[in-house]
Amino acid sequence: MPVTIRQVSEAAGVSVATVSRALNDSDHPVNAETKQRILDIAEKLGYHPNHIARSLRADRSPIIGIICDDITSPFTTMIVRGIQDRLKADGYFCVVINTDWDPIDEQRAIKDMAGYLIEGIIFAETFHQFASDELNVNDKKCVFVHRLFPKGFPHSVIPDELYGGRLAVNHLIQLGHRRIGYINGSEDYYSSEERLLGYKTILKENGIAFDPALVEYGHFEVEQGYVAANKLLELPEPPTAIFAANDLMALGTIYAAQDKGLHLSDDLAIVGYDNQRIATISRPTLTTVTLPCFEMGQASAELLLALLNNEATDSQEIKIKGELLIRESCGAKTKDTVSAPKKPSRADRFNLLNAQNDTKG
Amino acid sequence: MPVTIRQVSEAAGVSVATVSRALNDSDHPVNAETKQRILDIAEKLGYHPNHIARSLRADRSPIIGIICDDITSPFTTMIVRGIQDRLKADGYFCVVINTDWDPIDEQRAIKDMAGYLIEGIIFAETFHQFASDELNVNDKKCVFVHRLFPKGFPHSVIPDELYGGRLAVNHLIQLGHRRIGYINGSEDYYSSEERLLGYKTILKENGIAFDPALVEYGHFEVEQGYVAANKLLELPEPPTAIFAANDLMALGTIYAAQDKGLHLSDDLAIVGYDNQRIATISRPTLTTVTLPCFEMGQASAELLLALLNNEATDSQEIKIKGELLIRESCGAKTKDTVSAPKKPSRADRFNLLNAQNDTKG
DNA sequence: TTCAGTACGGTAAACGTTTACCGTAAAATA
DNA sequence: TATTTTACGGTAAACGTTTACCGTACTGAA
Repeated sequence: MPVTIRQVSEAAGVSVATVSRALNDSDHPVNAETKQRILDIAEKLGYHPNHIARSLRADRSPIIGIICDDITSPFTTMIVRGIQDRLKADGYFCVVINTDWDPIDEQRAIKDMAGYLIEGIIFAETFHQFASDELNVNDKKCVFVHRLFPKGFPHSVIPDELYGGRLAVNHLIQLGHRRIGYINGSEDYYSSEERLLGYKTILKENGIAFDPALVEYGHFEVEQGYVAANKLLELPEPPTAIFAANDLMALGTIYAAQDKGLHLSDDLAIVGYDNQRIATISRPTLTTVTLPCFEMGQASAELLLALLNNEATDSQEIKIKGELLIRESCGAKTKDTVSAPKKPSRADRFNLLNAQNDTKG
Repeated sequence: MPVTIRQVSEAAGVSVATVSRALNDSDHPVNAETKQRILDIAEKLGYHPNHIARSLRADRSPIIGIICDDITSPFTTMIVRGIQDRLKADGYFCVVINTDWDPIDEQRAIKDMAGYLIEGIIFAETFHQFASDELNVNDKKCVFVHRLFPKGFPHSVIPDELYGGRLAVNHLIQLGHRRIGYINGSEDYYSSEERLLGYKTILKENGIAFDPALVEYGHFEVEQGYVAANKLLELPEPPTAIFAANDLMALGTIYAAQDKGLHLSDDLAIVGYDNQRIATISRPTLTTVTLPCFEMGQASAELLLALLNNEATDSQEIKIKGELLIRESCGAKTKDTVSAPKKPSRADRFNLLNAQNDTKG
């Protein structure tokens, strides 16, 4: 049987109200000695608060709901970690629900959360894209990570895709490349549009004409990167560098280059996107632009907390910038090599956050 | 303002008790017509139950707590998905807490969960290993996935490591190999002990003498696999096949073989473990033993539900068997190739569960 | 006709908190 | 001294449910 406030009050010889005040640093004054005595007794008895009762009385619970489409995605989990990291200090709890892309599950999750008096929900999505359908969130306060609503739905946190595209291509230009291929993501993705725009603008700023023949599309898979890279490399005037919209297609590009007998990165420089695990273990290791999921998670939590405190009411669209991590595939100088043993680290084994030994550009 | 049971009762002209009975299919009889009318009104008014109030009254909440050390690990998330998959049917909610390996956070999570009247907790851990310290779970019902307690702590669900080791090595033996190297995980891991035992027993059963020189150790990183593979390949009598305790070290083995100019898989056959994403995109793709995390998650949820219903009281240690997925690296016939485009699938992009086009052995 | 059983509905308590309201005594102010 | 303020504590209501208990009316059996 868990210890209740009543048992503490009996042990201390005071009323439950006094105990409650003592435990919650209430504005209502409590004698200092009495308060200390109550705290000691509560400690000794092993009291901890019943959040359920507390929430019922307060008509709100200190829980933040997180709804994600695919919890097995490394992007999503990193967002979740960022959220929890930010929320930890404020004593919030997180409920994570995985919908597996099912809109019915999503609606059910929203309804269930309402039943738990959850006031705020963060939607953590795997891909950055437009939302086609209206979402019924029952006036709940929401922040969307990676989802953009056509009608300007209030609050979203997204990566700065345009900046990322510029970052990648600018690096290749700085390395002397003038003919740079781009393997974009699928055309119906917001990220694809934006990164392509970044690609175009940075070319223009450097006086390089845009050549549509240098742009191919793929659906983020290794195989499609392989096919696209082959097309680019078989052009009459092939590129000397290829920027791929994610690390998997960049890996496909590596394979295509290998099959053509090209030397990486003398004959072909490659830059990927996302900084997934593969980027640190491929041969060559991949220079890549990070998808700042952890920071996006933090920002979304920050924003939601502001919403809950009624501090931010205007519609917000926060863009988080990634950074360029320089590794072997672009030919720039780097400290990273794949054959040297690293110091083993238990916790870092799958940690995408602190990619060590990377040169930042 | 959310609709309460009282408003439904007023709209229907009955007492709240009757509404409650109608909504919950109570044993206490309710007139069929009345019941239907109540349900219709509840539907029309948009009523959904306040789980907080319900839990307070029932002194238990339909929430399962999941505590994991590292939510960014693909293993952990797959376990979580398995849990949620099993629990969905029973109307349970999941709270997922990430501790980042911090015992203090873990204790706090347990305490918080008690405050939410959570009756059962599943611990989903990334690695399979012994737990050194006692855990204070306050008599809560717990199931441990991937954690084994020295004193025979009640309930755990773990992969059948011995079986997995046998599976991998047996496959290599069937392919005609007699001299098989093994790059084991770190010595202090339960999984390492068990898989080594599997390696030894299957060798013995096939009349192959165990040679300690053929066993190296690494801490699950690519680089350590590379170093270990080099040692094995530089033996006076090098192995013709290598079994690595995870896919990352198997990748290191691939790199080592490449650096020595060996042809894969004619000169050297390789089998990995875990069936991580890398196993499907490496060159060659990796034959590997799956870590059945999804199934482990399901099993742990099943077990916990039984505990909550007081159906299973005896200490249980459930072992889940993985399976062998045959790809290119072992030289066996396979349908899988890395250059052929697959049909794009949005949801499957990061789905480790249904590795398609694999031959099962 | 009487009595037991059943179907159905209502009343009110209870779950563990927080907090508005009230009371008392001491301290501060006039 | 008289009055106001402050410090501190207690009482009880309220949050939305569920359910034990009670009451009434009807049905069926004796």
